[in-house]
Amino acid sequence: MDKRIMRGLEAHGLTAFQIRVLDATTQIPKGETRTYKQIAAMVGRPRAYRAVGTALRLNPFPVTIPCHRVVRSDGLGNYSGDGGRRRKMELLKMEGADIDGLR
DNA sequence: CAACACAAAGTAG
DNA sequence: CTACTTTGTGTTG
Repeated sequence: MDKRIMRGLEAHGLTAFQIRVLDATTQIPKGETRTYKQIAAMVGRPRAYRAVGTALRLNPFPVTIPCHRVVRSDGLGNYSGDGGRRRKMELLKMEGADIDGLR
């Protein structure tokens, strides 16, 4: 994991859960997408996918952390960064992610 | 205490 | 089958 990011997270006074979620998000390989549920399971709270969304919303580094790679199970989730969902879709498309059935 | 960047199951059409 | 509603869950403000 990237230590610089870790330091930044701590500086923002994030909770342990948040740290785990954001860290997991950082480890998502380029061109891959992950569902909120997957992230939740990854951090040890398989039923906290909702909380994962809340955590990502407070994401201090919209660029550093590829939060746009976290999508909803049904389709494309929401995005707090600039450009909103549209921007998110563009980013994923640009990375070559599989946005086949995404809407 | 109320809200949320979700999910799955249930109801209605 | 598709669309809308309800219920569960964990964290944040």
